[in-house]
Amino acid sequence: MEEMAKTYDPKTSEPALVERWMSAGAYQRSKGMGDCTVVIPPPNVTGVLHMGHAMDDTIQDAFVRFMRMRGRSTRWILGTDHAGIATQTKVDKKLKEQGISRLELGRERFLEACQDWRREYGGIIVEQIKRMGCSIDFDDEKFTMSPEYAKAVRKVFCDWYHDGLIYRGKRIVNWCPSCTTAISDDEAEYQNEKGHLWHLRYPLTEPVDGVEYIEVATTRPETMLGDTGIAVSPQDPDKAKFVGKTVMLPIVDREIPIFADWHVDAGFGTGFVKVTPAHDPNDFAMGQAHDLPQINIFDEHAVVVDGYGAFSGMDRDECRAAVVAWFGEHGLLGSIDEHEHSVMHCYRCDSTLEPWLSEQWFVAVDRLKERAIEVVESGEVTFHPARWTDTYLTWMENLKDWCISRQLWWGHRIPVFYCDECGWMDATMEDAEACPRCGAKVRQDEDVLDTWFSSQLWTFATQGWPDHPEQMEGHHPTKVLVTARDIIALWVARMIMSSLYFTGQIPFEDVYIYATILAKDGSRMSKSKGNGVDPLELMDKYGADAMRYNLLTLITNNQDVRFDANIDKETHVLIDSPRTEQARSFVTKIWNASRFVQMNLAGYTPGPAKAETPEDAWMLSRLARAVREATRRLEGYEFGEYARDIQVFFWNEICDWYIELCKGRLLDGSPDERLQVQRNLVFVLDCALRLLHPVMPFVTESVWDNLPASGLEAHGSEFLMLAAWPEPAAFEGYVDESAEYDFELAKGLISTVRSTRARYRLSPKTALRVEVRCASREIAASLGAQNEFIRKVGFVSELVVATSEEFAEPSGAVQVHGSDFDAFVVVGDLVDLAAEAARLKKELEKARKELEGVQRTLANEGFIAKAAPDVIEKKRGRQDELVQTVKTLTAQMADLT
RNA sequence: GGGCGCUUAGCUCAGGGGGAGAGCGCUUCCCUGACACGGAAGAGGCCACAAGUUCAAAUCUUGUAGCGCCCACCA
Repeated sequence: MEEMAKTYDPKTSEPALVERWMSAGAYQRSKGMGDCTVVIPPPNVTGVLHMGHAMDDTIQDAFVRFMRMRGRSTRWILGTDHAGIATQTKVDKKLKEQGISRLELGRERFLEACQDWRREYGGIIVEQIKRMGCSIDFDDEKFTMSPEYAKAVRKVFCDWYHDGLIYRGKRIVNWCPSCTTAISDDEAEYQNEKGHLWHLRYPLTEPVDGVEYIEVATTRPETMLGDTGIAVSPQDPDKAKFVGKTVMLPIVDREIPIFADWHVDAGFGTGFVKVTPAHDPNDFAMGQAHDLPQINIFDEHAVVVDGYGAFSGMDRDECRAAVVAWFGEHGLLGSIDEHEHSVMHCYRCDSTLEPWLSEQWFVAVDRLKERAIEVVESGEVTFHPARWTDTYLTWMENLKDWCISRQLWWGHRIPVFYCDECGWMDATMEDAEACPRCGAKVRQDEDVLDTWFSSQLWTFATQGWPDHPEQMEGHHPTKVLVTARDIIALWVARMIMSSLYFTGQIPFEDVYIYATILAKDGSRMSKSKGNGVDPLELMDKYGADAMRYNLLTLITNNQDVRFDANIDKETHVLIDSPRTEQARSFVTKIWNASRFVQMNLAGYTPGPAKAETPEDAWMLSRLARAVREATRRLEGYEFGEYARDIQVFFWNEICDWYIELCKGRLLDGSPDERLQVQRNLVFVLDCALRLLHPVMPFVTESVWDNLPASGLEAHGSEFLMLAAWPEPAAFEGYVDESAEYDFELAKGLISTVRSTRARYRLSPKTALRVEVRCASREIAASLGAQNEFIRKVGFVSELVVATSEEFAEPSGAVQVHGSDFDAFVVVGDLVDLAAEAARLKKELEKARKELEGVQRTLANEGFIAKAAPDVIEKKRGRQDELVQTVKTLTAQMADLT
């Protein structure tokens, strides 16, 4: 076998491996026992990979690779989302740069431009996902605007429409006068702004107790043109006398009523609220409750419509100034107060949104949400971590009807046709040309559907629904949805509702919510702040494996995590990321440890691993535990614990101890010894690589490629990614508690010797004689049996082990007290007595302090009476140890002085 | 306004009712035939604050402060 390269270069080997895996078809669906279908949350076609995707896709890939290796029937479905507003904005912008306006171009040609745009840029994120090593089926990419998908969307609309779940109604929507589209509540962004509270006086039609006018307080004086009522709090005694009276609305001279409504807070402003049903959501609600007219004063660009004299034709800002001026001129303007309030902005163009009354399509959610709540309450759909269950349920209980129409061109056009002649209208699967009732030409609704309307079908519309339900057989419900918490409401909940309605099944069994990745300073990563970390830069610098590993270790129970990376403030280029660097070191460590094993395989033939020595038994036992833990962690979606634990196992146990301990037999052992060590090493390494593969697919695959078969069965596959996962049950036989205990004793002794040597600044190679007084015959026997490698690894020239009865203290020795044994390290006259005295003093103080605490506890009657027996026993044991420690240290100090 | 999360070593964070942990950084020693992206040894913390429950609290309860997020929304 060829020798492994001295260094591992992820930048070249990672992309090459992707090619190999893909051309071998390893990413396609695998066949096995039990299904594991996962759908990727479709990234926007306009998108580029950000840290959120990187986290999301790493988690999914780790899980999918794990399931594939376990022999499940695995399928990970790829696709992108057409992302209505985002894409349209980008194409708009591009056209604008060419001096073309969307309106000039016309709907059809604009849609072509969108498709062109998608063909040109839409594949970027897919390539980036590929770069990460995601084992998703790239040969079968879905798209939320493909013809098949469009059919599914249309069927959902038509079915819900005919079932009375979709209706058209006048509602207040958040209207963006610049994009001329409705923005859903979820897409609108609130910003706190400093504004004013204007006090306007409205004359009463008839004076009330001599009062001539009432005063309202408003942040939006311009909307007074559309006022159709005045509201007061029902709990405001001072205002009761006004209820039922009317005022004469200035400028427009309209008589409008005063009424009481619970929306009003008596303590705010003047206690009188002007009600403008067409331009405020609360006012709309009040207007409905009190049967007020809805008067729309703005057109789609937020310009005052005809009929308001000089005010007509003004935009909302001009109108505000003019209205305030008018009230001032007519002596109807009260005070003007500073007032900070939150204002909704368009998440695309940042314009102030206008609450605007318009015809919109809605999904009635009452009937849909019942089952969607039930399946989560019953645990059919389970959230991980569990606390997101409450978030979901709270949101569902407060769910309001969903406005699904958007005044865009890029999207699924609403399949409703109208006949203007006879008033016929219907939602149809096929485009209608002529009215079925009167034969006149019909027109289609101009609006398109909210992007979430199509993405809610993602789990089943990607799998052949509605035409090929047989394709879903065995693959739906999907196994797990991995997503961010901010779209639990927008997406997760809607998927559950639509899937239950159309397939009768839940869309997925588990929902895994990962933490939001924040910048180093704890703020949100954002384009405008330029503090975002680019996953591609990370992969370029450290490799995909390192990034993936780092991401998984970041996972904790927290709801957000900080990503420790430094970014150049000017150029926004990544400077470094210490934790990713550390992860890269781990990748290198895996490579080097494997390289060592591979270099020492002369004469190797495959065969079973066997515990010939204490360290072998320890290693195999630790391996069995690692297999058990890794499996349990991944099954339970505990990715962070999985990743952190596996490093300790590989680095601290396999590398720092086992490989070191094998060197003796490997380099100087007999042929039989050497062969067995080789077999053990290859076996341990093979298993470790399998356990590591889900998080670090590249380096593990590359190493595995260079290793011969171990004694493990099913090694015969071409790729590690298709090899069998080590099943815990098959490893239980290796668990050996006493081997682990013995080995910990030896490790403790070796560390003691090393530490002693370091303390006296002796070279690590200085061989020292060590005598050990053991606390029991068993300990003595155990250490005696491990004599050889303790001497070798600990650079111990001679090791004497005895029980306390047999033991005689050597002279010229430094005594180190431990709970299982006292070690006497013979250092002769090399010792700096003053330094040793100082050290002993420090240790003595520490021991005395702890002893006091332990004695206090044991003297406590309550403790003896109520504490668990084993805890008391442990505490007593600790007391005995400390008493002994203090005694020993005191004696040692006496010896020194 | 409602809800949630966080506050542990200089930094980034695990842990979680009975002896304070990791990595990075720092100190000392070592380029030992896998690895200096390495090895060995070490310094460093009244576990945010206050009260409570308990024999025992960094850990549970409540409250306070600060930080962050989600939801609702002030005319």
